[in-house]
Amino acid sequence: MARRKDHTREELKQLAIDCGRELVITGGPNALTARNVAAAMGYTPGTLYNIFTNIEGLIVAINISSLEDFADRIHQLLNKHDNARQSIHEIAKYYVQFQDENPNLWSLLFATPVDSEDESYHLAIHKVFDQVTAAIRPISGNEVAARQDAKIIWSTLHGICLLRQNGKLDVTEVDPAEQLIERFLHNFLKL
Amino acid sequence: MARRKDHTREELKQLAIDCGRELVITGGPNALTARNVAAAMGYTPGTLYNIFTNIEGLIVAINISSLEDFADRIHQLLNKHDNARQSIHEIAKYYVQFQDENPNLWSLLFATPVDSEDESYHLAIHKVFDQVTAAIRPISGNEVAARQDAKIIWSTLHGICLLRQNGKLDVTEVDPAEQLIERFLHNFLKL
DNA sequence: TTTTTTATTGAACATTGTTCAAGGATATAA
DNA sequence: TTATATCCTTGAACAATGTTCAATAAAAAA
Repeated sequence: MARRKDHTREELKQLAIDCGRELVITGGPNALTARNVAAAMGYTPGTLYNIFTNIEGLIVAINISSLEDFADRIHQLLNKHDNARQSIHEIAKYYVQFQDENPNLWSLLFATPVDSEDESYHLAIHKVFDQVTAAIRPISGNEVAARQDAKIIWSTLHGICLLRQNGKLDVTEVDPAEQLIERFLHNFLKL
Repeated sequence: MARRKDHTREELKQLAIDCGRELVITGGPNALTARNVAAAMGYTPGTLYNIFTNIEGLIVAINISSLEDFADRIHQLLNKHDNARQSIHEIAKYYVQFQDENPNLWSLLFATPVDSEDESYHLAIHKVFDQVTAAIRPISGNEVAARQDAKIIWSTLHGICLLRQNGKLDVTEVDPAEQLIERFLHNFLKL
């Protein structure tokens, strides 16, 4: 069989992303193999390499899709009110919630090293990150400080969730992630 | 050839760790393959599986060795003075320095997901972590708060260094890791 | 010396990512 | 319609990975 043209190039890409995401959700990042994805799509491994340069390309595509969901969700949260402090807390709460609901997608996104120079990847990251920067702007005072504070908050959220995921340092019942983050924000954003 | 007994079981393990570490330093975590390590040791892949359950066992062993170096170094730092605030800053500075000097060892230690139930791994982690807890104890007030603050600081250090390593969010010339960490500590530890 | 033990080997297997010539379905031209 | 060109898709094949294990030879024990 060849030249089926069941799907356009764009449909094919979306299909790969959807199937790949599902595989990750179900079986973790390790389930994301070329053959698994191809089988789930109803195609063969070779086809994947017509769409992506390599498997990392698919990982990046799935991550971009996660980041866009993430950015949209945060955008909605921030429209509900304009209190800077509360905005930051909302973002943090949703970050933890995201890891809670989709631990495997979170792993692929934040705990799987990818060295991609893909411009659209940077863009998707900033779609989230810039909102954190904007949210904290009133507290930080100026643009430079806001950018730095956003990086710090972003890093801390990430680090705490990573500790929890690895089951390291008992970030579980003893000290729940939510509580650590609340403590961090409370102290860090102190007047 | 068989039963050479050039090395005791302990010597063999140490040899594997030393060779493995060297491979990681030179070629990054991806260079740590069973065949590479075996060749560097002057043995064959099969021998590795006499020492470790699997490759992750070797990764854990190398990481434990890194953590012990780390803990020793911090222990020396903290003996020089007993000012709590300064101690925390010193630890943070050394954390960044460690990543600076051995980015690949740092990657294996903090950016390579391992799900090991190894008790000695937990022990090695706590050898470092408990010193952070002890250092911040006078500032935090009580034991519970100190533990939480230590987790937060640890997470933030980790997160910032990860951002730098991934080249994400320009944690480089614009906002050096050192400066972000100083800003974090200054605000977080504010009276 | 003979027997037992066991550390080491190295071939073999399954599973990865990745490539690419072949071939067949579609689009285009005659 | 028929013939030709295009090119998407295939699936076999390759290299490299982790991992296993019967065979073997060296050391230890009898």
